[in-house]
Parts: sequence; C-alpha cells; structure tokens
Amino acid sequence: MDVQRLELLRELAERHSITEVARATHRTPSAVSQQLKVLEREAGLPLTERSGRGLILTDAGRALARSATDVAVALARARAVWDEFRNDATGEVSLVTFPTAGEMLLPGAVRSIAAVPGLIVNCTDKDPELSDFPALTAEYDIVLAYSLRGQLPWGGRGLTVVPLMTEPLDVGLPADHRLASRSWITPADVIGETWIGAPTGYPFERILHQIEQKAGSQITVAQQFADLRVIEAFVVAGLGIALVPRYTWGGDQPGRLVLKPLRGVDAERQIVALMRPDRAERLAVRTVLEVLRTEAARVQAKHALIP
Amino acid sequence: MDVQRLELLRELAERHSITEVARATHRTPSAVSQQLKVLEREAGLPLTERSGRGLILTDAGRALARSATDVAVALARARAVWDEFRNDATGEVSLVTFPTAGEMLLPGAVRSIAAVPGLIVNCTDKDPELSDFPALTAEYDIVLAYSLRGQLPWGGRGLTVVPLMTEPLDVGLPADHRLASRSWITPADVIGETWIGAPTGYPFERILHQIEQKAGSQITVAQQFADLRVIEAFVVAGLGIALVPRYTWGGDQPGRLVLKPLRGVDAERQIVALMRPDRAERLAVRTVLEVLRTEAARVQAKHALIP
DNA sequence: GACATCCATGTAGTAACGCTACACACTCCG
DNA sequence: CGGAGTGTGTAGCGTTACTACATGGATGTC
Repeated sequence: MDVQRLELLRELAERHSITEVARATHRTPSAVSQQLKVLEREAGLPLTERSGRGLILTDAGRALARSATDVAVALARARAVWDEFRNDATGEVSLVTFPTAGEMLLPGAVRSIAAVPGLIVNCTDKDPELSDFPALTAEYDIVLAYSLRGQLPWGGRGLTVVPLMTEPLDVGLPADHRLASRSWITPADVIGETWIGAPTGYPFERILHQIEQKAGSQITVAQQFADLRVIEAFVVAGLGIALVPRYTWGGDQPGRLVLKPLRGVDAERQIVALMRPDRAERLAVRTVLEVLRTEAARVQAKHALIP
Repeated sequence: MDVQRLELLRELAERHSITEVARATHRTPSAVSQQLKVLEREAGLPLTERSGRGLILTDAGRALARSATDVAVALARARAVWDEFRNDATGEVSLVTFPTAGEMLLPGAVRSIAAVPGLIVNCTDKDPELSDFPALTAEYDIVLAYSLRGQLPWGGRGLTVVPLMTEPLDVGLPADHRLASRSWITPADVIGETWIGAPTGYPFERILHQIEQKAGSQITVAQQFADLRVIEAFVVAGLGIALVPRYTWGGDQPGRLVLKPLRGVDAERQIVALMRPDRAERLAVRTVLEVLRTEAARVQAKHALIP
C-alpha cells in the first residue's frame, strides 16, 4: 500500500522496462525490481510477467497502475492546495512543443511567465514526425500537440487534455496567383493545382484527402516538407500551393504570399496541451497553462483584427 | 508529501489532540508531533496553532487535511482493486450499532457473513444518547445510525452515508385500548392520551412535536425511557401509549401490544450506515454493507407480508 | 554454435528515516 | 500552589530502501 511503490508500478506501465523506470526515477534497476517485488508480495498476486528478456504487466498490474494514477492525482492536488495557500506557483515546468506552436505562442508566454518570480519554464521543441505526443508526457510536464477537429486521439490513454486554440488552415498562394484576389476558396477552385504537402502521416494529409473527395478530382502533391518555412518559400516561388496554418505563417514573405480561407472542408487544427493528470494538478503547471491560454487568445484576437 | 504524515494530519483534524492521534495510531505523542513538524516544514506554512494547552488547525491545515482524505480514498480504492482481483473480501470489519438496529439486523447479517471465509465482523452496541454518531466513525469501520426523514445531519462532515432502510414509527397501544381496533391513527385521535417518551434529544421527540402541532393540543409525556423494552412494558401495563419502530418491537408481548400506523405526520426514521470515505472503499466493508442492505430488505419484506 | 548484449534479479553493506523513552515547558483547575 | 493535562525537544535504536556488484536468461550476430 506504499505510494512510492505504486508510483513505480505506474512508471513501469508507461515505460515498459525496469531499466527505463530506474533511469527516469534516478535509481538502480535493482532497487526498482526489489520494490516491485515487495508490492507484489503485499498484493498477493503476480503483477508482472516475463516476456522475452523484458517483462509486461498482468491485468491486475495494469488495473493497479490505473488506481496508482488516481493516488498520484490526489497527492498532486494536496500539493496544489498548499501551494495555493502560500500563493506560490514556484518551481520548474518542462514543456515540449512542435515548432509552429512554439514560434506562435512561446515567446509571448515565456515573457509573461518571467514576471512570476520563482517560476521557470524549460522549453524544447520536437519534430512531430519523429515523436509520439502521448509518450512525451512521461518526460515533460506539458506537451503541446495538435489534432484535427473532432478527433482527440489522446483521450483514451488517461491523459489530461487542455484545448488552447483552434487554428484555421488556409490555402497559401503566391501573390500573383489567379486565385489571389478571391476572398475564399472552395475545393472546386483548386482542381488542377500542384500542391506542396507535408510528409506522410501529418494530419494535413487528411485535409488534402477531403479536398480530393469534395472536388472529385485527384490532387497532385509535388513536394513534401515538414518545415513550414520551406513550404512557404516554394509557394512564393510559384512551384505550388499549400495548406498553411493561419496564425503561424511567416511574416518574412510580406506581400509575396497570401492566405485564403478554405470553404466546404473542415480545415482547422486544434492545438492542445497534453499532460499526465497528476502533473496537471501542480499549481506551477496550471499557471503556465493559464498563460498559454491567454497568449493563444491574444494571438487569435490579433489576427481577427487584420483579416 | 508523505502520505503517512498527511494521514496523521487528517487524524488530528478529527481527534483534535496529538495525544489522541497517538493513541489511535499506536504511537507516542512525540512521534506524532515530530512528523507533523516535518510536514509543516515541507509545506512552508503553519498548519497548527496553540490554543490553551491543546492545539487547533489553521485554515491551511484544515484544507490540507481535506485533501488528505482524497488521498486516503484513492489509496483505499487501490486496495479494493487488488482485493477484487483476488476476489478476496478478507479482513476484520468493526461495527457499532444502536440497540434496536442491532437486534433487528445483526443476527441475520452476521450469519450471512459467517459464510464468507476470512471475513470477520466485530460488532458492539452503543447507546445513541451517549454517543455522537459521526465521531464514532473514527473508531469503527461502520456506524449504524438513524435520522428522521429528509434530515441527514452527517453529510456535512465529509462522511459516506449509505441508507439501509426506512422504518415507520407506529403508535403502540395496549390490546384493550379504545383505538386498538382502528386500522390507522391521526394526531387528532390521540388528544388527551398520556405518552411514554424517549429521553430528551432523541429524534422521536420531534415527531411528538409534530403531533402536537397537527392536533393543536399539548402532549403529556409521563415517562422517558431509552430502552424500547421498558417502553413496551409500560404500554402493555396501560400506563400510556408510545411511538414504536415497526420492525423492531419485541415479539415478547404477543397479543398484548398492537401497533397502528400514524397518518398525517412524517413518522419514520431512516437507518443508515455511516463511514469515513476511505474505509467505505474496502472490499470487506463493502461486502458487509451489501449483506446489511439485503438483510434490511428481508426484514422489511417480512413485515410487509403480515400487516 | 559461441559470443556479446541487454534484460531482470539476487546478495552484501550502508545511509536515512521514524520510532521509543525520557525530560521539559506550558496551561488549566481545584 | 501543586497535579494533571497538554505539546515538544533529545538520544539511541531498529527498520527500510538504496547502491554496488554478481548471476541467470533470452536475443541477435559473426
């Protein structure tokens, strides 16, 4: 019934390896193994099974790990209570973002957070192509992720999801394009166009498929880039058109790139913060989250003024 | 953030004295004092204040004690999870009851529980006059208590309340009484009668007041007894009439005492189980509770057959 | 098929932690 | 002013959980 041991079990459920748990909790594998053994003896039934050279959790182990999360949440909430009594959102908060959100939100957010004494955010970025957003919550307090409208693939894993903003995905065109004077664009308008796309697996791909279906004509994707700046450069060069997040596109192409809203297709992505539920309870984390929300609202309002 | 220490704080919130907490947790007062001191240092703000020769909790202390309950509940739920995986409702459960409920429910319930291997219930009875039901939850896993319809004075203290049954309170008459042939009785019928009442403070008192109000005439209470058997003996002797719980009256006065339902007044008491929320999570406790509920239903059904 | 590698898990020894026992300071009450 | 009731310090001891190192399997490679 020891909390520390339950915590280890929970880590094991996420990291799938005693060695990894040991590394994450700054212990030796031996210590982890011993504690889990004690827990198992207390429980009176096997919690792990050997599988190859590693091990996996039994049903009971998984169930117990789930309740371990509840314990961790309650405990984190207790911490938050006394933090609030001290009015003290102090400590370090680690954050990963995908590049575009980092560019859009973090400069303003970090500046706001600097005003809170004792609160430190450590930010990093990770290529969304190479990383599994939910898995990153094991390593970072806050994970900025995106998903398409309606679809929230992270709910199932018991993670806390806080929506920050929904960002429309517009069509980026060179300023001298035949459609550049339109106030919006439909799937039928872009039949025959060449597209600069994102790598396979990116959510943008799904929207291109929607456009194909609505227009009834196949789409030609000439190039695939992960970096938005590269895509914009190609569009400006007249090599194709592309889906561009409305709030994120670079101001370094003023007058040479225009964005037009897309009608008839659910062309927007939702930017959310992903957290392990216990970490989400920390006052420091909640403070950072609040700053991110207001920053997101600020960005959104700014773009509403200049349509 | 240690759970043991939070637990001590929670005990302190309920027992209001370090010495008492020490006694309850089988420790020396010194140990308790030291651990609370550590917790206070961790929290960074005072959790207790000296008050006379004892001490009381600060606002922060009380808030933290509340979250400590949440932690305890989560932890107890984790225990329950693995008990359920073992399918093992094992252990000891302590129970206090007021006499009439004990007489009505416990013999049957204990017999059912004897069929569950490894499950032990330790039952005691306590005079409701001398004891504060909610306070008893500190000492016992399950506290059988009663309250009048609608009124649930235990909710506020963060206790878990499980209703077991509602028992009508009838008017007990000697078999040769002028009202003994009626099928029910109204407040107007009993104007001028002499009553055998319960001691001041018992909930029955309130019902007598209701009768007074409805009838518009003052009630004469000749004697006051806590023990139902004594009351019944007085009624049989023709010394007065009394409120008698329908399912609990003794079969040792067959034919000499009759019960008549009371109309026009909310004459019933609710019998409930009172528990600290964490204890309520234990599988063993929940099993006993289930037995009590079915036993209560059985008793109620039995009386429905012989009106 | 032998070898290196990566796992989990045992076996000492050590450091930290929480307990008891006892002494002390303080408040209330007769 | 004692005596009984509080909560709190200090010294010493036992338990516990860690590290360091060694062992036994399973996997994949030359």
